[in-house]
Amino acid sequence: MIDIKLLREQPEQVKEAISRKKFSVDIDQVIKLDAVRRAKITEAESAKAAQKAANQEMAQLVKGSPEFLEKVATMKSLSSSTKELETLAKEADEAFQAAFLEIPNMPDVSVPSGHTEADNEVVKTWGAIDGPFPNARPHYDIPWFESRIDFARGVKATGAGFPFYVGEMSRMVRALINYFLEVAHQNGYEEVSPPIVVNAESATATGQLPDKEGQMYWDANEGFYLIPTAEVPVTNFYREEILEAKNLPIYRCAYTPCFRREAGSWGADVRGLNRLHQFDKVELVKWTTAETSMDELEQLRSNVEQILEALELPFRVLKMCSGDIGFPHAKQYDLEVFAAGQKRWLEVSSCSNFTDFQARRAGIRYRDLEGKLKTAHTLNGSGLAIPRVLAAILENNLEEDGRVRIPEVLNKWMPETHLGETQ
RNA sequence: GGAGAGAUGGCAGAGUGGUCGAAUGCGGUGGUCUUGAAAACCAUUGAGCCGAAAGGUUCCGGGGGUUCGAAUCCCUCUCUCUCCGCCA
Repeated sequence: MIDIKLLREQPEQVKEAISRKKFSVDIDQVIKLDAVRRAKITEAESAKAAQKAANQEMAQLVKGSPEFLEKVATMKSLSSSTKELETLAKEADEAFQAAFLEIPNMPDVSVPSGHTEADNEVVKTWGAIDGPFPNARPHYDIPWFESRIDFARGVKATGAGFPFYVGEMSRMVRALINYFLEVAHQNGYEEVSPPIVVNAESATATGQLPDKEGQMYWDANEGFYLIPTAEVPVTNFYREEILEAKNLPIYRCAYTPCFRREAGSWGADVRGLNRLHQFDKVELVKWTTAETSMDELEQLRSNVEQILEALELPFRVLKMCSGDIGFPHAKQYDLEVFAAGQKRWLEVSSCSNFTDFQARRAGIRYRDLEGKLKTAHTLNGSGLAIPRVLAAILENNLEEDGRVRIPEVLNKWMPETHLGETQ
């Protein structure tokens, strides 16, 4: 949620900011609902105050006395009209809350305006993308690929987009997870193992609901959602809590499988590891004060870049334009690795500052050094998503003999030098 | 899954229809005392919403009901604990 005070005091500024995003909402309607709500609440509360005052008088009277019985009669009508006003106030409040929840976060002033991914700004490129991959080919065309990542049998067990990782490839996935967690640990992120199903309150707090309802798997029996990212349970760790400023920023990391229905996005570019319904990811999450969140975003980004450099994968960083950043985002960087076989950039991380948007929905606040309550800021970034990183390694590190060189930083978990088999 | 008990402020724990946002203790904060600290003593100490403010109002696990009036009575859901069953 955005700050309702800002919406009341500077509606034009809010409208202008939000119009830069791709979401269409009727902000004037929300402002109107807010005014109605406030009027109804004031009405109901003054009626309630009158009722309470009368009730106090009544408590002084002798029970069953003529005065008492008379008072009961007048209290009855007072009570029923109060109840009516309270119902109206509650309805007005709910109407407002529902509409208010549909307003996306405002993009930060540093976010470039734009409508599509073509308007995203490349702010950094690392590594050479031309030339150094003489043997590269799309990972799904590597002869032994299907024997290590078995999509056909995944279809039997579950369906499309749920492959089995077999043998050395399963160990490779585990190595990547371990390496990512280790780097996160070294950078000061405390590891957590969160639940991988969440309730609707959690999904609402981080902004998946009501925006992305159809993208999550849902258990009708319990009303739980399979997490699309560890961001959801991890951010909700502190839901409805008050933190101390002296303990901020808090850094956490988590490895989890992630589940995405990807409804409507099944098309040409989803072969192999490019897009799966279930994938592994290490997520980095931060809770900060309002003052530091933008600096923390830059640090978060560099924490992720460090991993790609160590893996020797060429990458670029996109500063996402206003039309391409998500519903709860204020600012977002996407990191893409170059997959030399497909000659494509694959998104492997998204680093975002949600400012106070998620925290306000989640009720995550902090007491500043003067003791005042403030809404926290939340951030997160993938560090990293496994399958696409793996795809880039398979493609870029493919050698003349048909095997794939394993990055040295993984040696602790994968002591062998190569994956696959010679041709 | 079955039986029973329970859910009150940061924590512990009173309160069984009106004067209860709620006793008391602990903890926190400020002060007195002290060279300093401890102890002792005094004061203070929840959050949401409406309001420019004064003030008002809501919240005793969630929702609903009874009543002029609910922390307190009824229904229901959720969660916790104990025992039994089952099971990684």
